Parts: sequence; structure tokens; C-alpha cells
Amino acid sequence: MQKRTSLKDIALKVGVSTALVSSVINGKGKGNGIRVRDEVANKIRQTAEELGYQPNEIARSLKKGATKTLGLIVADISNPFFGYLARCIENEAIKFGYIVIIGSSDEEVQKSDLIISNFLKRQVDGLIIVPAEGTNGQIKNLIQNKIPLVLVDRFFPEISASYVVLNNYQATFDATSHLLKKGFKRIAIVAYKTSLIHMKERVRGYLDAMKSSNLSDNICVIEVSTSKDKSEISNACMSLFVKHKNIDAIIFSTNLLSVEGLRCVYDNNIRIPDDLGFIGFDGGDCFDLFYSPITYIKQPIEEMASEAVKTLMDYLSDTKSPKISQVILESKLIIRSSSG
Amino acid sequence: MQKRTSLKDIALKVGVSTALVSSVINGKGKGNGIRVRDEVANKIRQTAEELGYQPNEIARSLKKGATKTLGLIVADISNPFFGYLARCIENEAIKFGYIVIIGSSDEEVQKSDLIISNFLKRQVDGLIIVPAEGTNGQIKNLIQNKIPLVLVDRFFPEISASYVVLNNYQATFDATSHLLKKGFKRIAIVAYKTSLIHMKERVRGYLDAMKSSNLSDNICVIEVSTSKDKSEISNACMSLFVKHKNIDAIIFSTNLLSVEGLRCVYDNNIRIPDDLGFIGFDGGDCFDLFYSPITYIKQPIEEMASEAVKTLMDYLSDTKSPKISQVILESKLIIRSSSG
DNA sequence: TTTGCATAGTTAAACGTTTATCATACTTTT
DNA sequence: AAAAGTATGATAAACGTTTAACTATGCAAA
Repeated sequence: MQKRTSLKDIALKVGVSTALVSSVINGKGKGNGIRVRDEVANKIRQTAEELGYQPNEIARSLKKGATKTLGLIVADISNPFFGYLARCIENEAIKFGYIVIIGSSDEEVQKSDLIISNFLKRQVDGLIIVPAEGTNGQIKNLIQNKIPLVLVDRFFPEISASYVVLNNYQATFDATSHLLKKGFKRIAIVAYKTSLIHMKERVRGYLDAMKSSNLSDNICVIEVSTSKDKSEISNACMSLFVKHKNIDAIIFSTNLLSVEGLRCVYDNNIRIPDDLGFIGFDGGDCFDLFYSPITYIKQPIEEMASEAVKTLMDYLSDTKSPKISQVILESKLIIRSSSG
Repeated sequence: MQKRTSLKDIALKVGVSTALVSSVINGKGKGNGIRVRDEVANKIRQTAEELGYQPNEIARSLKKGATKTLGLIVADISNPFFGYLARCIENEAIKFGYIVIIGSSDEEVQKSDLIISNFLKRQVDGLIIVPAEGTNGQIKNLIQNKIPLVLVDRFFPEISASYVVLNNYQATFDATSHLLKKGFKRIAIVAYKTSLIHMKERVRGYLDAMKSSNLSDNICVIEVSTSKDKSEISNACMSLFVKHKNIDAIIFSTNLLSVEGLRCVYDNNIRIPDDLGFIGFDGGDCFDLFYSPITYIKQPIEEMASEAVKTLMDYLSDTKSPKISQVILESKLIIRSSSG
């Protein structure tokens, strides 16, 4: 990679100081900051053009103490939910002149830690984090160090941080209520075994809906571990189908769980919705193309992204008052034939 | 964001020069470069720890002229193919101490241009690019400026650049041959209307397979534009089902096309494989969960990623000799019931 | 004539590193 | 005792910007 042209090169060629070139390049014409003859300004601009000058953002960042870069940490960028979220965040950030660097934590505490410190070393201006279980300490630390950040998808109730999340309680409450209204009574929910609030809330929504219909006895919560191994999920589904033959509907509390559930349904020739009502999370092609299209809980991902970026931008533009913004968005139940 | 601790802070506290601190932090103990008493070295390390020192990579980058950052340009990071590719590239790059910044071109020339210049301003050490149609000029320019890069998924035959691509010709040749062997004779292919080589090759593979079975008369290539509007795709499928009633199998040449094709099949109650043989591209949950599991062409994405990163690393570690590496990987036909 | 004020620039320091060169003191060799 | 070597560390310049402070010149007003 040959040497790029710098301010100095332009200054040398035009015969002025680098300071002047900098001013001109940064659009300080007459009226604004620096005073410079139009003639000289034009010559500078022209020479910059000729030499194909591109400002070195690294140097600029160092001087200004801001990199115009946001760090985004998700569980896994190849997961469609996070992929789309990342894309939307990228789109929003660019409107403010920021670029986004992405890291996948795989829900692992250490990976999360590694990514965070990597991002900090690279002087990101702010962080957007989908926090993994057990990263409370990391987040607390960041806040203590006054690193601008916003949590997305999940948050920690005991930590006072900005966040943008779904109304997870309402989401599953509505889903459960819908199933109940359709006549299902022995409804189960499949969730991840985690202390993370979003999961707890999704289960709580289900529980409350069951209780408020006086169906406490029918409550059935299946928790699977978040490991990479998907067999545990199918085993859990199997046990629902086989052991608990009396289950007549299942709500799945993430997209991945839903897809695995669908696989299980498929493999066992279970008829939906006759044998089993089914509600999934987050949508996806396979929900549309299943022989009985799948009812699902739709998250407002675009809105999540724009709120998250907006929150961070507000923070960054006004570093004095560390305002905290906690946004809760509503989901929408997309009703199809899988739920009756 | 409060002031971070720098080398100077440590130097001040310990009572040595920043140069010495730098040497110690960078692991130059006895024996290596700088000579320093163990006592002092330990004190420096300890103080660094106490102050929670994290090197400023921006400053480091400026000094060293290398950012340890790779730029990745894909069509759309929220597309599962590119999402997974990005994830794999991230995994590979991190092994070499590099991080990856990602941009989505949406197959648009201008966006691609914007991303490239943004990345260059940020001094990425190298680029991994899935080039959009019409970006030949951009790529040529980069090469002329000796920017290390590797093309992925597609390349430009007239440009001498490193690339990692699929053997696209063989992929559809095999797929077509498989259908022929299964007794399908009136096979169509759905492709994007583009000059990009990967698409041309996919069509060519199909054509050659048809011709070599003396079925030239049955050749039917449907090209749809790459616009965001998906209705054109379904219309194209419709026309195949309705107007060309005699088509007995279709090959789709990207994942998105396949999914849209599947939707059309679904909406029109076409029976697979009895009414229609179906071969898709790239896999996905909905291929597995369709009532008749879909045969598809599987790309070795992990291998693509690792080859791409490896190519770039080789280039970067040996800037003198601009070696060009052109890798062609083989696909695998995953045979299921949709193809007979 | 002196003062004051625009105008049109230049200088120099700074951001946080790295690194080549230099300086000092101590030790060993001749 | 002088010369040479070694160990330990400091100095200063550099990467490419930005920006506050300064200079120099011309011109109008007092």
C-alpha cells in the first residue's frame, strides 16, 4: 500500500501551511472560522482533488478524541434476528456519520469481555450491547467508567443503564391469551434456562395469562440450556409431545427455539393446529412456508435499532448530563393458522 | 467518558519515561530489545494494572501505519448467506489479531463507493469485497493504489485480483445433471439479470448440462432484475407455472430466489416433486421444513471465509511481492426429496 | 502620525504512541 | 589508569491531524 497523500503534501505543493489546508478542507470558508482568499482556497481544493486526498480518520480521531465509531455486541451476527438488528443499526448510525463495528459474544462471558476491551482499546465512542448472562459486572464497570452505552433486547434491573427492549411480558401474555381464546387450555412454554430478564419476563407473561384464566394447574414451563447443542431442544419438545401428551399448544420464546420446535413437529408428523397449537417468535421464511403458517410474536426491530442509536447519540451530544433513557417497545402478534 | 489513562500517566507515577513504559508494556523484557531492571519493569506493569491501562489503538495505529482492521463489504449483512460469511470471516480474522468492519452495499454502485472510501479513510489494512455489479472501476482503482484486497463470491475476469469463489459452473451443472438423471427433462433456471460472473457461470453450467443431454430445445432461462421488489420474482415463477406449463423442474440460483420460488410453489399449491422438481441454493431452515425437503446446492462458507482471510494475511505479511491467489471451491449437492 | 481593525495567513503545540539515537554510570579489560 | 564494554534509561522526533495563538500587511479613522 503506497503512501497516501496527506495535508502536508497538499500544503507543500500549494505553498501554504498545513493548518490552512486543514481549515479549507474542513469547509471553513469566508464567514466561518478562518479567513482565506478564494483564490487560495480554490487552489487548495483543486490540489486536494488532483492528489486524491482522503483525510486520515485515524489521525483525526486521535486529535479529536472521538472515532465516530460505535461498537455493537450481539449474541451472534449470523442469527437472523441479530443480523437484521445489526443492519438496521448500521443504517441509523450512518445517518449521524458513525460506523459500526460488530462482535459476536456467543452468549459467553469471556468473549463478551474480550470484545469490550478490544472495542475500548479502539476508542469507540459508544457501545450498543445485547448483554449476555453474567455480564452484569462488565456493564457496571463500563458505566462506572462513564462509557456511553445502551443495552438492547435485555437489561439488568439492578443496573441503572439506558436500554431499549421489548415489552416481553405483554408479548407472551398476549400470545397466551390468544391461544386461550382459541380454546387451547393446556399450553406450555419453551424457554431458555437463564437469569436474563427478557426470558424471565416472557415466562412471566405466560404464567400470568394462565393464572388469570384460572389454569394454574395446566402451567408447564420447559427450560433448556443455552448450549450450542440443539439436541436438548428437540429432546425437550419430544418430552412435551410424548410424556405430556395432554399439552395442546406450545409457545416458543425465541426464534431459534421456534425453529427447533418446528423441526420436531415436522419430524414427528404432528398436525398443527389440530394436534398442537404453535406460536413462535420473530418470524422467518420457514414460518410462512410451513404447511400451516405459524402465528408469531413480531418484534419492532427497526424501531429498536433507531431508538438505540438515538439514545446513544443524545448521550454523545450532551456528555455533561448523563441522562438515562429506558425504552420499552410493544410487540405485535401476527396471527396465522397455527394457533387455531 | 472520563480521560483514560495513558502511557504518560504511568510514566509520571513510576518516575520513568514514556518510552520505557512503552517498551515494557510491549513485552520487551531482558534479552529482547530494551534492557530494563526487573524491579522497574515490575513496578511499571503493576502500575499499569492499578490504573487499568488499556493501550490506545488509535494512537498505535497512527504511529505504526497499520490498524489491524479489515473492511468487509457484502451485499446485505442481514441476508443469511452474508451473515454467516461475515461471522466466519470475523472468527478467522480475530485469530490474526484483526477486527472486521462491515458495510452492506445493497448491490448499489454508489453505496459501495461510499463504503470503500469510508473504509479507506479509516485506514483499513485490507479489504474483503463481494463486489456489486458495475464496481469494476472501484476495484481496479483499489488495485492500482495497491490496497490489499480479496474478492469473494464473485470476481471480474478482466481484473487481475485475488479471489475466492465457488465453482459456480460445476454447481449448476451437477444440479441440472442430477435432475436429468431423475427423469426431469423440461428444466428451467431462474437467475438474476446481471453481468456478474457468478450468475453467468451458474447459467452456463445449466446450459451445458442441458446441451450435453441434447435437450437444447428445452432450455428455459428466466432472468429477474435485482431490485428490492420481490413481486417480479413471483411473477416470473408464475409465468413458469402458468404459461410454460410444460416445465417440470426449476433450479434457483440464489437463496433469495429459492425462497421466493418456494413461496410461489406454496401459494399455488404446486406439488413437489410430482408437479415440479425443485433445487435451491445455500440451504436454510425453510428448505428443511418444507413439506417436501428441498434439494440444494451447498456452498463451503467456512472455507470461503478462511481462504479469504488467509489470502489477505499472506498479502499483508509480504507487501513486497504482490502475489495473486485465485481460489475456486467446490459446492456440494444436498439431495432431498424435492428433486425426485 | 498614530491608532485601530480587518484580512490572510503562519507557528507551534497537542492527541498517545513507537523507536532510533543518545547519555550516564558502572564494570571489565588491557 | 585509560579504554572499552555493558546495563539502564532518557530524549526527541515522528505518525497526520486540529486549533489556539500569533504575525504581518494594508487601509481607514482619529
